[in-house]
Amino acid sequence: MLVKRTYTQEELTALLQRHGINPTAQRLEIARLLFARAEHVSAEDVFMLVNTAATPVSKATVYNTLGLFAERGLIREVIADPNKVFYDPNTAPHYHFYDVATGQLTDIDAEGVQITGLPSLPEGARMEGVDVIVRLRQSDRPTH
Amino acid sequence: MLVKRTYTQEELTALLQRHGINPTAQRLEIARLLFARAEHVSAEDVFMLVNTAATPVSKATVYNTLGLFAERGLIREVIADPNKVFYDPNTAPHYHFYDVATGQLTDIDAEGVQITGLPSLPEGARMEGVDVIVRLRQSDRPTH
DNA sequence: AAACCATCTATAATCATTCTAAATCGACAC
DNA sequence: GTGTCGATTTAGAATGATTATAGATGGTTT
Repeated sequence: MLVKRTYTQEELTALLQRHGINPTAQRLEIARLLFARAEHVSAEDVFMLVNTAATPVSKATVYNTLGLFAERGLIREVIADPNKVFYDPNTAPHYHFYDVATGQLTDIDAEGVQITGLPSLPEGARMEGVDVIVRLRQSDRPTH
Repeated sequence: MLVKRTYTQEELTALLQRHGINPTAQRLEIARLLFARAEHVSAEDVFMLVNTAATPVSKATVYNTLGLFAERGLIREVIADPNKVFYDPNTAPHYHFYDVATGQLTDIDAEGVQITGLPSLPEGARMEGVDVIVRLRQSDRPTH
């Protein structure tokens, strides 16, 4: 599934540059964290993770950086939880299970999944992506 | 597509009761608004709409009522905009276009759309629904 | 009319996110 | 090396959607 990898500083630098991002210390640090754990993380998660490490990074920078990474296609925003945005270092096409009760997000490999019959886009629109979220609930813990 | 209808008070009452909801004045008023306009509305939208009408309804009641309606399947929550939740009075299976720039939500009729090859659900999980959101951007208004 | 229970209300609190204005940094000119 | 410039980062305030709280209201039953 997701490949957990450690990148060298040089690889990370190249990765950012390839996406048109100036590789500052903070951005490298955040990128390192994101790709090392290869999970769905919130901005708050990143903020806490980055501040257990050597270099402290401010909350504003965490938000700016995640926004920048997402805008440049280095990571992907996942809007599934009404409370917060998740960021996904996996940019390969894939979908998500979302546990409504716990907020847990899990990948669904896009391989094998087919979506057909979508109508043509409105005039002048470009598709940014298709999000598929399968909402789940553990049936042994009933709603009410 | 969406059927815009005016329900009689009796029909609305029956509708709520059929979903196990005690039909109070405020709930009927909110239901009336929702089904009269048959659009995607936020809680804030509902709050403003309901307070142009005769009966004022508090914000807390708007949130409680929308939550209750969604829980009982009278309307559907749409998580597409990171800033707010939309509520959709159309509970027939369908999907959404989401304009990333404007926040505009548009229906995609499920008829004709096929999603195949989804993996089996995790152990003990029950599917609550599948959300498909096609993110769009107007190509004549570039990103940056 | 007292008790009861659900609902509704105003308002405060929460919490993710964005904004602001000042500090810092790195590169480059002098 | 010092000054300047633009980009970045920072702390902290502000915003805004949503939720929590605790009291008021209303209908129903006895």
